[in-house]
Amino acid sequence: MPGTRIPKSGKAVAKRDRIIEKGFELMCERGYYKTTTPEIAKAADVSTGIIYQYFNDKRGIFMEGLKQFSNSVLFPMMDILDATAENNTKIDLGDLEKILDRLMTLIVQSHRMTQKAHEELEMMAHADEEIGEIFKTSEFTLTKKIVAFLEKNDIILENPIEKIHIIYGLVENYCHETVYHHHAELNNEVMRSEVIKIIKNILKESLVK
Amino acid sequence: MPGTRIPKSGKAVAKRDRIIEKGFELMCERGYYKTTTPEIAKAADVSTGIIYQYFNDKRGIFMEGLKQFSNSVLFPMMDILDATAENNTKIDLGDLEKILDRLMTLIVQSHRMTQKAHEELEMMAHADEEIGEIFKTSEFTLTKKIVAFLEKNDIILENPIEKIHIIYGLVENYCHETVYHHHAELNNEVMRSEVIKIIKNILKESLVK
Amino acid sequence: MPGTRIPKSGKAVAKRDRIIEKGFELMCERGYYKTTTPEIAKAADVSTGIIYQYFNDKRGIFMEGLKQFSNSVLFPMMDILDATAENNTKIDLGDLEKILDRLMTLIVQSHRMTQKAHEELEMMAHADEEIGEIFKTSEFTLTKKIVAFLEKNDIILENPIEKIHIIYGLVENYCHETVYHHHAELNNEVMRSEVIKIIKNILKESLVK
Amino acid sequence: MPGTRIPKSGKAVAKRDRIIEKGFELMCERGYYKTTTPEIAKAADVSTGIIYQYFNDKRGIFMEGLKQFSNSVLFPMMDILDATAENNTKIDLGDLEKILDRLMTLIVQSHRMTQKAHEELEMMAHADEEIGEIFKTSEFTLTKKIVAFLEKNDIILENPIEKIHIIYGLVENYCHETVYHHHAELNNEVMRSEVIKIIKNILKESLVK
DNA sequence: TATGAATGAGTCTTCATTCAT
DNA sequence: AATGAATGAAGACTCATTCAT
Repeated sequence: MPGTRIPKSGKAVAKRDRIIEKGFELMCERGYYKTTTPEIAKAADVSTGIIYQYFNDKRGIFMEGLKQFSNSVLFPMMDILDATAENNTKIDLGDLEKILDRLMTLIVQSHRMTQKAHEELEMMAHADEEIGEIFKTSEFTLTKKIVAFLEKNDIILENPIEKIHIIYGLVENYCHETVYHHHAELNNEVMRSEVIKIIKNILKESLVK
Repeated sequence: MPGTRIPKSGKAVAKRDRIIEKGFELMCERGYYKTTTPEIAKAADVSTGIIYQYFNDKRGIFMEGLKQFSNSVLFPMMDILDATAENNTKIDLGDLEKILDRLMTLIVQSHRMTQKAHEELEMMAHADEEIGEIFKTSEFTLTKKIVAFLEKNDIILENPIEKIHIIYGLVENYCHETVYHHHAELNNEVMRSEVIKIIKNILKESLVK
Repeated sequence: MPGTRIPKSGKAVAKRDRIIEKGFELMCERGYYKTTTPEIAKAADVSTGIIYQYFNDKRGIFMEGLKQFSNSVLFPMMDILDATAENNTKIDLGDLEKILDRLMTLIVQSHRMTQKAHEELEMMAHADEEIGEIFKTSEFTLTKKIVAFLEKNDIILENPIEKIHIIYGLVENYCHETVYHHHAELNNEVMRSEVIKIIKNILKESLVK
Repeated sequence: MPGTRIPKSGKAVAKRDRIIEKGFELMCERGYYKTTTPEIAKAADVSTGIIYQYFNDKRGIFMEGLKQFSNSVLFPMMDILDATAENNTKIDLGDLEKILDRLMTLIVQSHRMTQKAHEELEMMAHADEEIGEIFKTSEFTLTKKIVAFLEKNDIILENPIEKIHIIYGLVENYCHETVYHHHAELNNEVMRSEVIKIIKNILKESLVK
């Protein structure tokens, strides 16, 4: 990126991070188009000009926020899978339920943490091809990891890619509901246990005996 | 709404409809913020000025488009349920699968028809509270209808609201994938049969004998 | 040019012309970079926005001004040559002097009329390739016209292109001096007669007997 | 000038000179307004801040560059005149041609050396009064020197100031053409000999016998 | 002295909305 | 009712200049 500068000195890094954090936060909260550059500058307690030393344009702030966010969601999930995989003993369905539970808690947490980010991200993923690409890649990476993890534990799925994608969607929907409370009539605890039950059923029937 | 006018005379109605149709189309295709009012006027073959006699503002066009779209999706689905309910004979699981299949075909059709509409709609649903409300209401109406339908056929679900919501999400995700082909590695036929299988499982285990 | 509109209705034409006139004037007077878009709008008594319906950008205003200016200089000169050429009688050196005199008066007039335009134009011609191109083309067209004119009158020059170019420069320099009075110590009348004398000498020695 | 400092210590002088050299170079190449202060700093391998210890503002760099450039052109020309004047023997027309030739070679060289400088200088001379003044003064000084030189050699011109000015313009135009090759259709050798011929004619006819 | 990160006023440009015709 | 030219507030971005270190 011409003209931009990724600083090394602590202060500058902190400033750049503050711009990303506050900028991404604002954009997610009130929407990309309703967030102005001066607003971001103000929120990050910097001048308008400095933003353009760290980023090519407004979109650059969003992209960087997205990447960091993406990692903050993806990496912990992978960590759980990795940590479990290190034990050489195979997991059984009971273990699976625990892992599922931890994963869902984690994802919900990440949704909750980043507030409205997820919805704005989906919005941008639609309007902006490059952003959409990040999501797809991100999901694909995780999916493959999960499939590998299951296989390592003798949970061989028929149509694994499709099933994981469906499970992915189930969890994602559950998270949205949990975090944004869109539908007052839904009971979250019930939702969660139902989702886990469904996932278990999906996995169970394909289990190699 | 002050200043707006919902015309009765045929010509004016046609003009208003054209604005909604073309405007909504454009907004869904290239995004709300990337669609300008003059562009909409041009696409609808009217003058810029006239738009503001039919709508309060740009947002108004989108809202109206959304409502019409919402109905175009909701009503046919309800029709299927209603049509089936008119037969006094109870349905069995086999019937259910057929109904499910018809519903999914319908929803996929509606997604396909409206191209990029769905993604843009979700985007707006996030940025705009009123729009989000429409979706929630819409889903709730349908959910209650489905629950009633199932009960009438002695399919008594435990946690029906939550389950329908989950099913709703499953179908929605399937549609997105089908229409936008986001993930090349997914096989659509497999997706569809897996989703139907999962839904059947969800319903089956709660079936009153 | 996408997005711009060349109006036909009298008022709009007048407005567009006013933008060109006042904009070009300001740019020539105080320099391209020191003239802001709002200033141009104010001077032309229009809003900022309307400028961008008639022109792609600030540069567009200048370009259009340049073209009009260029023509206002070029065409009258060609007219003189054409008018003279219509007489079937060949001109002699005495006639030539008269024509020269009229041409110079004309060029000086055009310089005087457009005030500081010429200097700003040269400045832009340096900074902007496209503008430079206009000047070169313009000069070349005229040069060829002049050569043809002279030949038709049996004034066959050795190295005609170079000589006309030199003459061109002589006249141009004289104009600058006349209009801007850069050097107080120079007597304009003297300058004029000297320049004409030199030009006559250049032409005379090549005259076919 | 308040705040500026003209250093004596070698290092600082070198730094200041580098700023002038590189800054002036850049400004002439790509234009005054398209050259930024940080760019100049980078080219001169100094920090942005230090520039404002040596110069009041961006314009100051240009002014200083201009002065140095002006001298680098003016002085060598004067040297030629002086060197010739030292010989007590009068020059004749043949000598004059040689001197003319050397002068033109020199001027062309200086133009070539400084690349696009001349055009940018003319541009600035228009936009900036003070700069224009430098040129006028510079030309006047040289003109008087030339007149004196000619008189000393019994070449008494009628209207000497005007004639020299005209000659000045002839040479200047020739240089531009030579250095920038604006018009492909012009032959440089022809141009040069024609210009010299014209100048000789101008001088010859006024020659005191 | 020297640095280069930081400032923020100022620029061009867009576009929802209005209004004279 | 209809037009589309006109408005002008607001936004993204630049860059000469300053100042903490």
